[in-house]
Amino acid sequence: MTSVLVVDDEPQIVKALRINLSARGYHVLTAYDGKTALSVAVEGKPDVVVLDLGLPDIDGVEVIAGLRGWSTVPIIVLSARTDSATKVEALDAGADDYVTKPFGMDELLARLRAAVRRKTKQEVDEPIVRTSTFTVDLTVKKVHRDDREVHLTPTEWGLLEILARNPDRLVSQKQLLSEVWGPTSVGESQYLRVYMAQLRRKLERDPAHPKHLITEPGMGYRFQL
Amino acid sequence: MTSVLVVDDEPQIVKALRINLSARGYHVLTAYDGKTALSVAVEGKPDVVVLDLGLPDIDGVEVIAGLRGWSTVPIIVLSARTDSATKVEALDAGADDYVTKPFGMDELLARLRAAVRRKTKQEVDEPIVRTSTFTVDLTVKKVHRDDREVHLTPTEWGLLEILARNPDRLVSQKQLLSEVWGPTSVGESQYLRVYMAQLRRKLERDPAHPKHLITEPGMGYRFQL
DNA sequence: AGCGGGTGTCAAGGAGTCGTCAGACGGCTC
DNA sequence: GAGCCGTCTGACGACTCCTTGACACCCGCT
Repeated sequence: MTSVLVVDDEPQIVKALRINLSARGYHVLTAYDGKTALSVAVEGKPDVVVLDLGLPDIDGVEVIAGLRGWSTVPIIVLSARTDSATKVEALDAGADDYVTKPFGMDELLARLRAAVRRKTKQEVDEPIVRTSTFTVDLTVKKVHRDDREVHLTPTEWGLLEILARNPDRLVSQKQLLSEVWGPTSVGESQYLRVYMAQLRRKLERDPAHPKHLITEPGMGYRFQL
Repeated sequence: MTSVLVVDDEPQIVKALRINLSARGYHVLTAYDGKTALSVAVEGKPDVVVLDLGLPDIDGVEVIAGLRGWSTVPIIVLSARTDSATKVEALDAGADDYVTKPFGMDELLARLRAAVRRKTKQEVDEPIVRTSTFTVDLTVKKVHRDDREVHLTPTEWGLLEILARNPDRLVSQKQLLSEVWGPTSVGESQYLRVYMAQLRRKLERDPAHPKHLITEPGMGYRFQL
């Protein structure tokens, strides 16, 4: 049974979601503020979180960061704000999807299913990522190039792991910095340049013209298979 | 069965729409003023609303706001072609499309189908938008044209993403500028012209006669599938 | 025909980002 | 303490991208 944690300070929204989700066979946990949400998440281990950004105590983005500190549970953000700045902030912090209020219940349910589907699919996925020149084994944390093991430092590995877990996907600088160096270091894009260069020197055939560790100027980096 | 709410104070237009829509299998609800429209919408839960802006009691824009307060139902605005400022206002308030009077029944029906299609598609969560010449993958942030990857700059991508997330829908200049360049740049329509031109050069077969990135003079732009 | 608003196009500059190197700093082992 | 390793920092050239201005165009209006 899939369990959903609903976090919102508006009782009528929580109530509406509880009714609709229960009717469809979900187990529903609730919280009305950020602190409660975090502790309920720890205890209840929900399979997916529906989070309103406008909470009475802590900023929603910090709740996302708090969850992402130890969990990869899918997070769907609810918000009345339509401006893209808030949206990007939430997604960069690690949210999976974004729904603006007012929302249709059908739409939310569809996104919920999609989020859970993505998650389970990701977990079943092969934990070994291969390119033409090197392979990344995510379970034993080892990288091979031409059948020879390549030694990576912890930071190098942290960076490569995130990219390898999102093959073909564009990963934003903010997300990389936040997940490897912590949320306080978003902005230190120099780190990224240095460590991407090191990874390329160790893994790419022609580090000056990378084929797999691709820069998308102004946006982020991409692990090209 | 798809139900349509028609809101107009001119009886002959309501009648004409009722006949044409019924004949095509739509269930038709009607209202002759704004207040009635809002209450009928609450009770009838229409799948799409056709709304004349010139109503006897409340301003059409406020009707849109009233609907948007609790519903994401697609709204197609009807309007006499003189008051273009009002039309932009309507789009910014959350309307999905507009049709100028006098209108061809075929055109209205096409817009209606497009609006409904857009809505259901959104719920199914299809993150890849396809046209006859290029595809936009919203999850991995990639664009392909003729099986070749096309590189976009951050601004180009930002613009295309908003349009692609609202296929078939007319998006106002104000909304585009506000979401890509920030709320302070809502007057810099020159940006839009420059970047739309770049997108067309990269994506359209004949950039001088675009088939998918359409300009609606005075209003905004539309991503035509 | 002339005018003006909105639009499409192009090119040039300047701002900002990226890759790279080299060195400083701190923790660890021997 | 010496040597090693990993991380951080500053500086530089090279490059990309954004902005801006100029001008032609289309179309409705006077």
